[in-house]
Amino acid sequence: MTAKSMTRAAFFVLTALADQPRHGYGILREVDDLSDGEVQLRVGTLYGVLDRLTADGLIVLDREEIQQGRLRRYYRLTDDGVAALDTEAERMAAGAGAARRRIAEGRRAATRPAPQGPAGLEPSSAPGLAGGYA
Amino acid sequence: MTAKSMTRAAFFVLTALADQPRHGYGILREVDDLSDGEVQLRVGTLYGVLDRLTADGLIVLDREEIQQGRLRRYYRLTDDGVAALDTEAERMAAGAGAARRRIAEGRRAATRPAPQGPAGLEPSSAPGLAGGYA
DNA sequence: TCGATATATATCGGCTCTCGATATATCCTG
DNA sequence: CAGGATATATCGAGAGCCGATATATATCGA
Repeated sequence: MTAKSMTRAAFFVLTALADQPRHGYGILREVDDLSDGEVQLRVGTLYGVLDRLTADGLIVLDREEIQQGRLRRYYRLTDDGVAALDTEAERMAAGAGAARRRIAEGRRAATRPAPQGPAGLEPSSAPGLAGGYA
Repeated sequence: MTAKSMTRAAFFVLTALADQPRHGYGILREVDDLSDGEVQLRVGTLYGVLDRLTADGLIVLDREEIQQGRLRRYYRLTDDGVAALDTEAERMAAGAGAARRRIAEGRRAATRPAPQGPAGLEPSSAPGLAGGYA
């Protein structure tokens, strides 16, 4: 939809890896933590994302450890990964800001007594109740 | 992935409608405008999104006009739509902030001389070059 | 006048992504 | 010993987005 902005899952995986290398299951827990439980990255989503990010060169396999009999496969961000995450964060902040500004604009329009003068883009044949939400 | 956060396309449609009612093609242009050309909402995406948002009660058909022989179908946000957009904007701002903070943390870790003391979560058997991006 | 471009609607097939279920295996706790 | 946490991974189903396509009118330049 956008030029080439990443998926939500990819964004949160990169965010989880931004401070230090982590393994799959650790990413799952970290995403949950850093979002105060709001974002639940699913296991079924994780490995596909990890593969895609690796293929795109945004993350790399850092190392493999065996802790208490269980394999841990650690990933870390590449420079491209950091840059991509930074860009995406900027886009999101910009989008959030735009949305909030426009909501405020909408409220002002709904409050405004009666758009009499050069009312901008409104078609002069505007029917119904001017402005205001349903 | 998240509890029930909307899609990117839905977010931008709601944002485009936040200040005033618009018709389909107008939404397309407005999304392009408000994102400085960064977000290209496609025609093939639009009508599905419009239907879904209507079904979810986040937008409603405001009115229909015939301007210069062409039908224009205007949509506007409902109160639920405004609330949903506001919530989503908050989530996005939070996500963007978290990403940026963590990138900064990662850079500090990469710069830090040598993590000697109680190094937090790092496994004590940490091999390889501590921290740092590839 | 003819063709291209802009405006304006809408659908469809294909592809990608996410989810839930499932599978396997170890360790810890009750 | 059972259940839950840790840890990996795959698969099918469903949802969503894109590109192509279709239809129709208005405008503008060649």
